Amino acid sequence: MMNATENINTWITHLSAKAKMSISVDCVIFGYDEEGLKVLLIDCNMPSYEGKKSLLGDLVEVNETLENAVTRVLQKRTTLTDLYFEEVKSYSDPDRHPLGRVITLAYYSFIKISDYKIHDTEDKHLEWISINEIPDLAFDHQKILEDCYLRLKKKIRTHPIGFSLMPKKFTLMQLQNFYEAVLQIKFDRRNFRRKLNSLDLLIDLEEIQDNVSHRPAKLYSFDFKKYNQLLKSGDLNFAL
Amino acid sequence: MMNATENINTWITHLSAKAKMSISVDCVIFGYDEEGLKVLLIDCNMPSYEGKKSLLGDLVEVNETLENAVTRVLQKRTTLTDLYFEEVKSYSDPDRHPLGRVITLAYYSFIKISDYKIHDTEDKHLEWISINEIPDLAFDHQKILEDCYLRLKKKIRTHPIGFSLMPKKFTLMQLQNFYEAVLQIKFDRRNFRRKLNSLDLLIDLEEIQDNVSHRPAKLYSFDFKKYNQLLKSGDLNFAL
DNA sequence: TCAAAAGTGTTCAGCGTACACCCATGC
DNA sequence: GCATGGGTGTACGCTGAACACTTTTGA
Repeated sequence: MMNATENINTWITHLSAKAKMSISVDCVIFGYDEEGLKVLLIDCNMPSYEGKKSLLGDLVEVNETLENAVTRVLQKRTTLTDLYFEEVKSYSDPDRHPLGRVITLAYYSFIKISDYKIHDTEDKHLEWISINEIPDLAFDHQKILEDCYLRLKKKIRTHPIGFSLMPKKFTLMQLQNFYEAVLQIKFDRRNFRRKLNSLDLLIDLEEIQDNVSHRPAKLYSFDFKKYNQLLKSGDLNFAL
Repeated sequence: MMNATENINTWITHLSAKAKMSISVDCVIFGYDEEGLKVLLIDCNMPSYEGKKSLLGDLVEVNETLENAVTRVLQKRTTLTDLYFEEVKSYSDPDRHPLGRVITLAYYSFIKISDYKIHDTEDKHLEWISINEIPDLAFDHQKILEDCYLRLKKKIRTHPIGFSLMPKKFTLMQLQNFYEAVLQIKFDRRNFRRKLNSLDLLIDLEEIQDNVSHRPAKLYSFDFKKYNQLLKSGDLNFAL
């Protein structure tokens, strides 16, 4: 125990080896395709959790930031770079990991499943699982997933993080299906369309769907350029 | 480097001593009194930061959670227990601390300054500094403080975390002054009062101020009981 | 001609915002 | 009686929510 004035930010002169521990990052990798919202999970073979699935994670190396570690995990598991991700919170129960003291920081990411390629044969125990069919997970990963999903749902209503998961050209119905799948709520079609039009961030491509056995829908793309301008200038209120 | 399937959540059987590091918590302790919003800072005497002030923080012990560590720091510095606090985010630049690799998690708390007692004479280098007069801080604490202040401002508009900092009996003007000091914006008096009344969470104590050289104001208290009931039942929309 | 999805307008209620005058008290 | 802060009401514009019918295409 330290005396009243010693602490990490004032008087101490060295870091005790005894108080050192392992840090990990755990990533809830959300993915979307026409079937809906899914999460990338891996089989866990650690004693006492055998047969369960877990999130993707790894230990943080001594010379990298947490963000570096997340980038590394995401790249290794999806082969994709420059992915969006966000920190959610820490999990630090001393008994949370059977191998010893491991504090973890939870992050979530969100990708288009069709962009994802199975990386190598050893990754065959990796699987996309529908958000509605998540099994019991190893460690405290159930809680981590819940917390990250809540954050995603909050974030996606105020930030256009979903548009990079759309096809380059999409219909308003595809967009609505996406939001309904992620948020697990239904929108009124007319109100949804009016809302999106009023944002004035969709580009009408003046093209229509082809080879559909019903009235073809107009195609749109998202105006990332305009969005970034509005973001910088500060007068943006994106909300769904 | 691990092979493609090894990671903290699957195959490894032991934690490498090499990858262990120190974790700290840093607390932005916000305080409020009639003078406004302040932050509790301490003198930093660490070489290269001498003369600067820093946040309150400490290393996390091997057998405690981050929340335990925060509770410990808050209790030591304020002598108060059961304080509200919230995790904000991690700071993990490998070079952020001169003594070595220290990852820190930032938390903020919020207390009534009049409840705070100087704990012992060694703490004389502790000081409440107005939010508008924060000097250059040691380490990355400037950034941490900014991030925590943004979070506080967001939180306080949707959660009644401010009411425990009010006197037991308060006037609507005192309440408005509090929100204006924390958020650094002005509210229209009539609209503020209407808003608070419409929440229906204030108890009209049917008492008035005494010994004031103007029309005495009515006194109110916050109905924590009703708030918690509404919170549980789910149909609560507290927003300012 | 039928099935299937696309597209379109209006009404209503609630909420945030802007704004100006009289009231009660101590000195 | 005056200085000081306490207390009150109205009007307007925006936004979210509810709701049903016609259009276009391929089969």
